[in-house]
Formats: sequence, C-alpha cells, structure tokens
Amino acid sequence: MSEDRSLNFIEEIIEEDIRNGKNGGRVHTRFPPEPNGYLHIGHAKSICLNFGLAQRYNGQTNLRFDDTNPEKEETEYVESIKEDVKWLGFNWANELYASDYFEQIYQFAVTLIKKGKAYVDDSTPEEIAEQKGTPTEPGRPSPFRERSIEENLRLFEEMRAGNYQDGEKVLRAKIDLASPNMHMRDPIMYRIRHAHHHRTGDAWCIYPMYDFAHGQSDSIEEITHSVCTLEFIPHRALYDWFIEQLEIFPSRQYEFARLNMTYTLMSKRRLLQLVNEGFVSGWDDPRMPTISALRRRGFTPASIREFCDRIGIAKRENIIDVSLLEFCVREDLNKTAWRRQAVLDPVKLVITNYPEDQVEFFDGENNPEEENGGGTRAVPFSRELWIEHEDFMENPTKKYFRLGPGLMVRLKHAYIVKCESFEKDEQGNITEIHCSYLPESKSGSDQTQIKVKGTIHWVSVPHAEKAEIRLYDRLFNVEDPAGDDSDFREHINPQSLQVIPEAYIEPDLKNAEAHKSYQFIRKGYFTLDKDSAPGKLVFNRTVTLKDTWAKEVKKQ
RNA sequence: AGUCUUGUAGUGUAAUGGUACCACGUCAGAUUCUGGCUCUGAAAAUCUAGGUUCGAACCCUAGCAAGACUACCA
Repeated sequence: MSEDRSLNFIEEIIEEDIRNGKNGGRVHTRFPPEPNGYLHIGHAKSICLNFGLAQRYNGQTNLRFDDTNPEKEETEYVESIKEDVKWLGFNWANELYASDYFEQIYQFAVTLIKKGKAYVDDSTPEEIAEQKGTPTEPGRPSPFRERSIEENLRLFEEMRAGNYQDGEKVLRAKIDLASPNMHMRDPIMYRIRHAHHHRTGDAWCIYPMYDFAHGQSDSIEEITHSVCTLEFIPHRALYDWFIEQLEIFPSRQYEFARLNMTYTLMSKRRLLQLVNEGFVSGWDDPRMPTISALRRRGFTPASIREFCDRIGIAKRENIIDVSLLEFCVREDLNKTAWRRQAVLDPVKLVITNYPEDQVEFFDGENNPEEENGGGTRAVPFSRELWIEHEDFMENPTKKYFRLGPGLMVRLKHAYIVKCESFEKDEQGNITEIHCSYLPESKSGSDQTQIKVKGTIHWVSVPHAEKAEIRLYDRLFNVEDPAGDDSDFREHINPQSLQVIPEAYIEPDLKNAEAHKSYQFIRKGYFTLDKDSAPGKLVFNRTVTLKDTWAKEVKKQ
C-alpha cells in the first residue's frame, strides 16, 4: 500500500519493526474499550488508528473489552460499542474480553508470588497511599512486604476463595519503593470486590487492576503494537516489567495524543453528567460528541473516517477546530445527498399574474454533483408559494441579491419573479409578498436574457407537507468548556437546540428514508430523526451549508 | 519539588543537517438557476538564549512554557 501522505510516528515504528523482521513482520493491534459508557469521536480516532494500522500492514485488530471493574461495566455498553465500531466500517478479527483471561491472569499472579515478586498486603487504602511517599520522597515498605512466599500463596488463594471482605487485602507487586515513577512503587495487582460481573457473574471476588490485566491480555493475544493515549506513558515501565518477569510474549506499548475538539467535552465522566442531569436527552442526543449521536445527527462513517485521517497522529496535546469535522461531513454529503426544498421560516409569496388554479411540475435534479444531476423528482409549482422570511428585505442593502421592492430573483427550478408589493402587520412584520412572474423565464427554456443575481428556494402552498425540524448548534459557547476551573455547565449554549414545529417541505420529502441525508437547498444537510413516525416527519440538521452571506451580514 | 512527555502560521500536521509542505479556518477574486460546490490568489509559523556546522525546525547545553504521574478506575 502506498500513498503520498507521510508516515506518522507509529507507522514509522511499525515499518522499522517490519524491516527488522520483528514478530516475523506480523502486525496485530487491538481496540480496548472499557464497557462503561458510549464511544465518542475521540474513540473514533483510536479506532481508525488501530484498525487502520492493521489494514495498512496486512495485520489484524482485536476488539477487546477491558472489563476488569465489575462495578462500572454493563452489557448495554458492550452492545453499543460493537454497533459503533461496525458502523464506522471496521471488522475485528476477534471479539475478546479481558475477563476471559481471569484464570490465566490469576496464574500469572501466582507465578510472580513464587518468584518473590508479589505479596499480599493487609494495609488499608489510606495506609498504602501514605506508604507510597511523594514524587520527591521515597515510599516506605508496608509491614507485610516481607511475608514468605508460602504465606503469600496461601493468603492469595484465600482471597480468591472469598475468605476476606472487600478491601481487606490486596496483592501488590514488589518492585521499587524509591522509584521516581510512582507506578513502580509496589503497585496493586489485585483487589477484592464481591461484585457481580457482567460476564463472569459471581465466579470471582478478586479482580486484577488495569496494569496487571491490560498488558497481560495484550501478551496473551500476541498483540504486537499496543497503542494507547499519552496518560499511560508512566505505566509503560510497569507494562514492560510484568512482561519481563512473566517471560511472556513481549507486546509493546506506544502512546499518542488523544483528540480534543473545540466547543466539545470529551470525558466520559462529564458526558455521563450531561445525560444524568438532563442537559441533553440521552447518550445519542444529536448535540453529544458520541458516535451514536453523530450517527443520529446525520454524520456519515466516511466523513468521520476522513476527519480522523486529516487530524493526524502525534504526541503533542491538541485541540482540533470543530470546523474541520463540519468540513468533512459537508464534503461527503455534498457528493451524496439529494437536494430538496424546505422552508423553515415561511412567508407567503403570491404570483399575481399566475393563473389561480394552474399547477406545473418542474424537474428538480437530485444532485448536481452527480452525472445527469443524479436523476430528478417532480416539484409542484403554483400561484402561492412559501419562501423564507430572510429572502425578502424591505430596504435591501446593495449587496442583497434576493427579494425586495422592485427586485427580481429566480425561483429555483421555476421562473424569474419580480416583487411588485408587500403587506405588513401592525408590528411591521412582512406578511405577504406580491410578485409578477416572467413566463418566458422558465427553467431550461429561458428566453428573457435576464441575469438575476439571486436564486431562492420555495415550496408550493397547496402542495406543502409539514415537518418538525431540529436545528442544532454547538452545546457549549466557549472553545474549551473543561479548560478552566469553572463548572462546564455554566458554558452550556442555551441556543444549542432550536425546534421548528412546523416547517414546510416539498411533497417528495414524504418519501424520505431513515439514515439517508438530504440537502435542503441553501439551508443545510438534514436527516430523518428516530422520533419520526408515520404521518409525522422529524428532521435533524446535520450541519449548515457554508454561509458566506451570513458572514457578510455579521460584518455590517 | 521529582520523574516523564511535548513545544512549527489562528488550529492541526509535514519537512529526519540543505528552498519551512499540506489541510481546515481567515481574507480577496472568478464562476454559479444553491451567497453551496468548483477554480484562482493572499496574509499567516520553527518557545528563548547560547553552541556545533559551510549550512540547524532537526544535533548539543541552559532556560522557559504546557501537559501527565502521587486511585483497591481504565
């Protein structure tokens, strides 16, 4: 596989390994989520990396659930994670669980005890923390550190047998209490938890800690390149130490910087808080950065993969502009989404010289980016139309290309119209616009030679269907909602969801299909929400179109 | 404070001792029956100070800055 993109640092390491014949040139990665929450766009980066590496180097990727903490993990999360990975377009070689290795990991622990490299400690959590010392002062040995191998073996067996209460004893590695790396100061390997595990049930009451499970699982699966995020850098020494002591398959750990995105929260804990405290409707609320929310909102797997490819892989902390994600989804949807007309903020336009009961059907191309416009659908046209309020201006500025007294615009797919008059209510709101049309200006057979600057969309009043439309904006109004010490909840954007209960849509949209994207011309990309029901259409706005006019207006 | 990691346009990310690349964003223009798409162009960067070298973003030294670590979570 070759391309012009330069290699990221992990690819360089892998290619170096392949050149050196390491692992016989084999590449095997894994994606190791803990099933304690939903996957988000940050996980997508890791998924694309791990699966992408394997694809690129003819290797394989395991999906391994890191389920060593029974108190937080649930089957519901396992299912959603599998769905999300599949939806993103990746196939795992094996579906595995760290909990499958509990017996083997237990035996590893016994091996270490027999080597005099692990001991049972009766100290309390507070005592252990206190013994650990600080980064500048070395730790002190626990009074139980020098127990005999026989006693440790017996005690550890009793721990497994359920002879002790939660927290009464732990198994610790015997390494180096003076190490500048706090993780090497006799880290805990096993703790007692009389808890029900989502897969092993009540078979175990002792569970291995991350550091004594993750690397061992990697090794059991003969993972060649175990890729994780930066915060695990200090764990690497421990990762290597266990593998070396156990003399098992030498998996190697590499760390890259996790994804951060502007106006977005990425920690599972805070996302859970948003859900639990009702700031959003659930994990798949389209304003959330979760994969399920992005899917519901109308993002495509291809756009997310493209995004992950463009952001790159490196070791420095980063915060990606959310506009890059928006660019990626627009780029994809522009090529694939069918064009349709919808009026979100309607005002009536009457064509005074158009016959009362006449109806014409125009061909509207489905997608101008496709050959032959991607086919067409019939768009009904009549004397009365809905247009957007913002497409009329009583006192138009000189750069305004739409409707205003005496101004002409093209009605998309139809005729050129000229504004003759308008009506206002007592509050000064425009209530009706009267236009004349140029019969010779019909789309496709325009004889008028008239060049109008603007084209606007519309929906025929008698043919209009109604739909609820949900417009989403960023959930937070500051770039880094978790950045300072303030509560992120103070930065929630009160305008993040705007519901239009009754927008007018062209009749063809009655046939809208779930999971398909539509471009509402000049308004953005939309997709059917799962709240839709027969006779009740609900659309989510995925993203707006790029809007240089809005920027122009803002400048004034 | 100790150890570790990282510093390149606004944001990302290349350049591996030899012309600072590319993308998003920004700005200007062309085109357009979507103020979309497309096309053209512009502004914009090597944390600082020394050193090595014909030549340093890259190597060395010393600073500075940011982040991580001090859970019976992962």
